[in-house]
Amino acid sequence: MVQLGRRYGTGPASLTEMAADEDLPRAYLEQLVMSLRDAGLVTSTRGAHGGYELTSHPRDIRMGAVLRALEGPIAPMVCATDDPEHGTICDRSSRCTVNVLWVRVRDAVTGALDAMTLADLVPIPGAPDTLPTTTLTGDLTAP
Amino acid sequence: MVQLGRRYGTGPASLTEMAADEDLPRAYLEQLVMSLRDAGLVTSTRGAHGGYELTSHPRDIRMGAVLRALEGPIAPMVCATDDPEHGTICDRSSRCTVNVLWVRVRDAVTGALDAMTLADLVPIPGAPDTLPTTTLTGDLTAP
DNA sequence: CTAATCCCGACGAATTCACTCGGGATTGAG
DNA sequence: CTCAATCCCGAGTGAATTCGTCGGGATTAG
Repeated sequence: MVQLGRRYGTGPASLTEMAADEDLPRAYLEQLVMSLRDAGLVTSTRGAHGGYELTSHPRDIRMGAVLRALEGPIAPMVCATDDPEHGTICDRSSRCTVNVLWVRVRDAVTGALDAMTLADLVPIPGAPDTLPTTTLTGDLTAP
Repeated sequence: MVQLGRRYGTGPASLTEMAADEDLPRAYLEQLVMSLRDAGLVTSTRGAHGGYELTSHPRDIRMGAVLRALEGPIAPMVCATDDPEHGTICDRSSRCTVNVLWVRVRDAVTGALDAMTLADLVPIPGAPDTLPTTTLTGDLTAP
């Protein structure tokens, strides 16, 4: 996706091309990109000179969407899934009081994921590569 | 741990006892509890009438510590581990710009975990089971 | 037509997870 | 002292998941 983000606007990019750039097996990339296509994040054009393109501007693609497309619903545990459809409740749910924990973890993850867009990860050619500083240093150290 | 939290102050609890309560195989619990002991979260007393106890008050045991004891350093990816010791950097680190994402996810997770203590998960016999609403909404949004 | 490209289903090795097994060491109670 | 309850511990196992591979078919530009 970062690859596609970098090439955004320059027409379709072929798998073989990206596989070379990213040093990943083409056949494997193929699998991944199919999930992305099914999720509507990329479009494909077949035939010679075909390839893949993002369907939206990198700024409008949340990383949460990308991860959900590739790995399915975000769920640290079965009992705390992202996806309301597959609201699986584990058989231990009566005795188990830990569910809150997992829900909070999940929310933290989805929060972080949905707060970043693909644009945040695409290296901008001329720009200084300063990482936007996270100010999340709440004191969590042990006493 | 919740089991042990509930029984806090009432002397050691045996594995067989807890295994029954929690409906988990004793031999498996054994393994888990050994990790917890190695991490100093519980102590054991051997021999007849022995068992395990928490080393601190449930209020003072952060869930981050428990999870780290059971599952090792918290790391959504090799390139974004919790543990400074095992600071593995993946071989793609030069080309890869996604590291920031994983670091943010990790921080979100550790934040959520370290914000909760075992006491938050131990069902208090008489109390109304209202979940304490966390005000941990630190700004994680990308700049 | 033909080469480049996407489409797709099936297979496979390595790793991890959630256990099981079989014994040994330590201790309190009788 | 003896014995039963308990912890200690290394090794093994079956299923699932991850990260791929393989082989061939469908589309399209030139």
